[in-house]
Amino acid sequence: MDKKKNISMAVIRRLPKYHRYLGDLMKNDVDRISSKELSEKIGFTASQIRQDLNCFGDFGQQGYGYNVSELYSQICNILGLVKLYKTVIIGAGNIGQAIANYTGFEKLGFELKSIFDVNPKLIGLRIRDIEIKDIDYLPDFLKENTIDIGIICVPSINAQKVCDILVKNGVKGIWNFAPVDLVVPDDVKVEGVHLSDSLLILSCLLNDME
Amino acid sequence: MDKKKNISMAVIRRLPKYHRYLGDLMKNDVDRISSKELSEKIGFTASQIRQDLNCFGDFGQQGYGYNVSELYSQICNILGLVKLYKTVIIGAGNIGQAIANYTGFEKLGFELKSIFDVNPKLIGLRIRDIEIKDIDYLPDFLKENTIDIGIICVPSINAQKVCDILVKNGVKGIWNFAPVDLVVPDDVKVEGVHLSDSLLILSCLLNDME
DNA sequence: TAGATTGTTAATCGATTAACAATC
DNA sequence: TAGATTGTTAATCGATTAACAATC
Repeated sequence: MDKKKNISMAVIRRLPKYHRYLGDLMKNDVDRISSKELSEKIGFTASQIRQDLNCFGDFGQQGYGYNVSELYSQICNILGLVKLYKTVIIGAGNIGQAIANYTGFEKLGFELKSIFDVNPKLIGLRIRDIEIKDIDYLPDFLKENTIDIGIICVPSINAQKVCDILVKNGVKGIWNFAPVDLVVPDDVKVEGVHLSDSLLILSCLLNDME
Repeated sequence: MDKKKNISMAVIRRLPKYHRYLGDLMKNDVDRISSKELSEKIGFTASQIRQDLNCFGDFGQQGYGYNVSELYSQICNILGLVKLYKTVIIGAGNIGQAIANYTGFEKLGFELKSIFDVNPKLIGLRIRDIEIKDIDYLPDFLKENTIDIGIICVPSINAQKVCDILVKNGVKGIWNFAPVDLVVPDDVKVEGVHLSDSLLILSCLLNDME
């Protein structure tokens, strides 16, 4: 279970999908599944599934397959879903508000501690009981509270600046919605969601006729 | 310029980044750039950049490099940014509203024509002058209006159903924000944005200490 | 022309798939 | 035991990098 040798990014990017499908199986009270059956549902080859799961240690059993709930909890482990994460949102515009309002992340263990913005019209407002604070207070807030993940929802032009403040105050995870590539030290992890990039990929696919 | 032989998905996923960086260069009135210089900015190897750009035909020049504005407009071409796309949003919840309110997509040529929801409290409201309509009216609307892209922002459970209505009425592009894998015919393209998957990847990276 | 830089081929690297012995 | 299915090695495939001749 602590094999964890060299998990490639290709494998990591598939893990949430395993998590999702195994969660569904749990809901349907399925208690065992073979790589072949899972393959038919999830769309990866059976070979790839066995290969992927073996990165983490052997929790399959020859002749039997995988125990769903055991596998599920192992995937949760690998994804780090066993602990709670404290998050802050910076930027209470469209995207910031949407994320703040969405309760699904809490269920996964991501707890929103505060929201920051520069706009005086937004400061003081509340989203789901969380007050939007002045961004000037961000450094102090980070010093007083241990925050695991900063969610950057400010315009591109300010994103690196905000990121620097987060990093300087010990935040190790950045979830970046600004369409820029942030520069961070090695021990800080950035995962970017670039909505317009995604939309451009779609328009490219629509034109890529062959 | 019409080489377009076998553009792999790996290349397509890099194109929006080229688009972004070349746009910046345009703004700064840079008119030529070598693969080596671009490499330093964008973070791909010079070799990869030349390899990528060659998929589409040769618009570089030995001993000189690439003409920025020519390259930029070629990338726009490949991304399909030369035409306008008509879009509809289905689901006027957190994410649906955020996307509807965001004006950046219009600038790229994606015009929001309508928004649909089931919730009677939302129907009739306006976002940026666009009225939220009853989802029951969606099929008729799609018959009366040619829509290129459907943006699915409904809960997972309803996503495939909504997708089917879109596909049945000729929509060829689906931008899917629901955390499910949609089933569509081959001629329909789906690009998914799975926010919770992205967040899980971040939490995995934060735990993947080595 | 000489220097620079591409286009393109060849070499390497990594990820996926196939195969099968191990074993439940 | 016989059948099933994994874990794991080997083969294949694709993507990235290196190298260099072509040429501006």
